[in-house]
Amino acid sequence: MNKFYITTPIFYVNDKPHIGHAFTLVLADVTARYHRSLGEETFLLTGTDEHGAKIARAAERQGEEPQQFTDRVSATFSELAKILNVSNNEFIRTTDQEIHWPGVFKIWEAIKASGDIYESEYEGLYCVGHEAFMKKSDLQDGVCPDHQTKPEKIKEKNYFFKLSKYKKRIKEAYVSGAIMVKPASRANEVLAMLEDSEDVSFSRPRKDLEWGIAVPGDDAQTIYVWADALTNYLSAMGYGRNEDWQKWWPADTHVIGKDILRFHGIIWPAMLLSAGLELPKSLLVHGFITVENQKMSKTIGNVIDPVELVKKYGVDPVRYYLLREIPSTEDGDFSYKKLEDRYNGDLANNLGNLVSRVAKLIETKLEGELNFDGKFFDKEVRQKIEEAEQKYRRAVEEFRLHEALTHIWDLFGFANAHIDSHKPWEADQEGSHLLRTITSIVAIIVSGSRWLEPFLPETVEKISNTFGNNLRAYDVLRLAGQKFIVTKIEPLFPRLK
RNA sequence: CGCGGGGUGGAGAAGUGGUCUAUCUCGGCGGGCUCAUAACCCGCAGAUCGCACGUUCGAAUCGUGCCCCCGCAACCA
Repeated sequence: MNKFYITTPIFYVNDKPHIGHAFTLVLADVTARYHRSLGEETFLLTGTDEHGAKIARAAERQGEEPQQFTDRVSATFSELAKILNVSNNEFIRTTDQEIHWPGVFKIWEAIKASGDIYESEYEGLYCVGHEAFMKKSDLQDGVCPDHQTKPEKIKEKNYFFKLSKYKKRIKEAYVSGAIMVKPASRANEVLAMLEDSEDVSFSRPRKDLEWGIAVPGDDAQTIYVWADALTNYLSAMGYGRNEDWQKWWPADTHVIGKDILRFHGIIWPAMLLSAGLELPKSLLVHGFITVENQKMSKTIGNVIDPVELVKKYGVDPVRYYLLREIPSTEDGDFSYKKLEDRYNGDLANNLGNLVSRVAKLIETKLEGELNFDGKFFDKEVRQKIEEAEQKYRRAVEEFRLHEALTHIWDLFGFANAHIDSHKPWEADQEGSHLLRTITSIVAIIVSGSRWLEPFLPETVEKISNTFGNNLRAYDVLRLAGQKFIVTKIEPLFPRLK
């Protein structure tokens, strides 16, 4: 059996999750569920990134210890995954000393053994008010705009990672397709970034970065984010603790946002090469969500809480919106109006109503029982289904999930039109005509359900219940002899006023 | 010359060399149906595909220039 290992980024716990985190989770979840539906042994990993000076400061503001703070915020992320019906197999936390830290130590040692860690001086402009280094571009007339003070030039010892040594091999990995990037335009971006990437700082003095993992053999230094956070993809699978990771590594897919492409596209592969590990097979890069076409920001006060959304509309409507309205690899926009339009238009009117009308027809015209007989299965309909399935699969495999949904909905639209033109409710027509129409429509619903399961698992469950069968399991070509005991239920998606 | 994305009927999007006399959804108008969640189906109106020049037998689609919007550049997916 093929294995399929897919990850989300680990989320930074400086604040509770917003709709962007929900988007990432759902994209990865659909991909994972799709691969499970193909019969692959699939592992979906998500988790939280919990170290750093920023976390320590956030905890302090709340009057909490860092660990207490990260425990609390991390829980809101694992809760979010649960609420969104995300099928993650594990939830990794970088503060987990038993699960995660051994992997961090191991990769550090491996990189060091390759001779790729060296000491150097880091020189920067340090703002006392920020307790952090500032970039020149952040300053106005050489002065920190927030504190109106001139930052000091400070030199400090850091360990550096010899990233530059691997640039050539990384480039080859992209050119040869050993690492596939979707969409392709992002691969070009990585190559461009690669050109001017340099060695990166791999540690910080303890005094600047207390909340983190100490460098092995040098307590005065803390491991910087790269070796700490990126390593989660290995540590979660056992790296540093046991040999289980060899079964799963290399990762088949890292789902990431466009902001962290540089880390996953360059730094991470360099680390892996240095440690003598295989490179991930693909990166799926998604865009960002704006709210009413504005950047989401606390200052504007337009941050959308996905938990509230699910409470108000239900899981699947929220999943549907994120997957259908936001192009998987582009930026997209959120608004309540659009969400409600999608809900009423696509979910209630198109799909929900289709299921209702068919269920009722079977109840009243066929006494609630449909014996699926292949000879009543309309050829034209069969062809439509096959075409739709091809388009659907291609779209999912190209990580164009929004497009995959349009193909499913095209088929539902076709089904609604087919019912209208064949008028199965007319009492005076022959039984075979009625059977032919209904059989064909049920075939569409069965196929659509099967394809929809990775996207809207709860809805498919409900449709299955209506049809008295586990529709997910059926290939439409193997329906002959199946019996459907149909009971009309409450509307799948009650219309919103 | 920092990097990237984008500008397509009233709104939102798809389409990235010929199949585009440009597609879909919402909205508007008209009609049909009654199995269904006032749902469903059909039809109509509405777009010089940001602007200019160019390449080509042929451009929304490629090139150049310009205008405008948005993001990244700061450990926010």
